[in-house]
Amino acid sequence: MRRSFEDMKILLRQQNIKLSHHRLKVLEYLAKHHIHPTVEQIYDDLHKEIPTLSKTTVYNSLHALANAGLVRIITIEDNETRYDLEVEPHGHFKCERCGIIFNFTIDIDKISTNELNHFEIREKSVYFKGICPTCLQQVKDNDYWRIGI
Amino acid sequence: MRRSFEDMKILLRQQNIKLSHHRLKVLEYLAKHHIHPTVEQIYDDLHKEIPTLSKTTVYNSLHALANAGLVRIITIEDNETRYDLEVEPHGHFKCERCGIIFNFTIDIDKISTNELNHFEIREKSVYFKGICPTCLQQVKDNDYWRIGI
DNA sequence: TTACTTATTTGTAATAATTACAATATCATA
DNA sequence: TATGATATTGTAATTATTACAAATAAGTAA
Repeated sequence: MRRSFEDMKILLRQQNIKLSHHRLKVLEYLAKHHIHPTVEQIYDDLHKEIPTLSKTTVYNSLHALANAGLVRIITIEDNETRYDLEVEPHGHFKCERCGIIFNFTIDIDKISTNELNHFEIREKSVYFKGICPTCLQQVKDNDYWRIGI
Repeated sequence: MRRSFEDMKILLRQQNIKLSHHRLKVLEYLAKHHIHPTVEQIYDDLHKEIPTLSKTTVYNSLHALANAGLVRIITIEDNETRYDLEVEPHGHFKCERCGIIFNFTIDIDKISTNELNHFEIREKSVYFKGICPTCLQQVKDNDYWRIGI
């Protein structure tokens, strides 16, 4: 259920979240760039367009959007929190070499377990790490096998 | 395959990782306390016993042990990295109210997907968030339903 | 045991991400 | 357009983590 930008606006109104200019810009950025950006990336890019934008506002906006259920916070590793539009459940694969995060579809309900019967589950995340095909190929070409990174 | 402390020592020797006193203490701590501690917790507790221990050493030890494959770094949320002994694959459930992290067993191979056929997968993590039974009960008792936290 | 080599540990200082907060600006609605 | 509520800014504080050089300890071989 990929939402249109207009649908998202309606959702925000329903939840009584004000559609401020900057907030919409952050949302729009995520809708346009499916790159799981960091706050830094979002700030740097939007700052060019909106010189008065502050990093604090980016944080505030992302948190507001996350609370509204429109944005998902991805923390695969510490020191780099990333943000993604909330769409249908999917897993994230992070390449340890180039750092790119790939989506992959999973049937997340298969993972449920009866050990958690009495728990209220609100969010399920699946994170894989490894090496992506492009990097695997480069490593092969360079003929070195220390894939320490 | 829960490893005994002795097994772990052998593993370390095999990988040419020196069994220094502090390093072993950190490992022992994790083996004794299955609470997914933060660096802070490990440091605070061990510091009582070993007054000369520095926090840097805790970081160093944990990273060395993680590279050796004995310790798993858990980053469910930013701002709190936690550490766990590497045992058979399992998922982590974090209660959003009390912060406790619970283990649960999963058949992690069920999650694999043909979309990642050309990826080299090195690590699979499954993180759930929600409310644990104890907290659910307390919320009920207190008769308030704003489970914002 | 002793000396030697190498790796670990320490402590301090730097870095970087995130948050707190008060002042200011903007929005939504009547 | 006036009003009250909320968003945004900017600075400063906080916190987790890392860098690095000096001191220390471990492992090894004579």
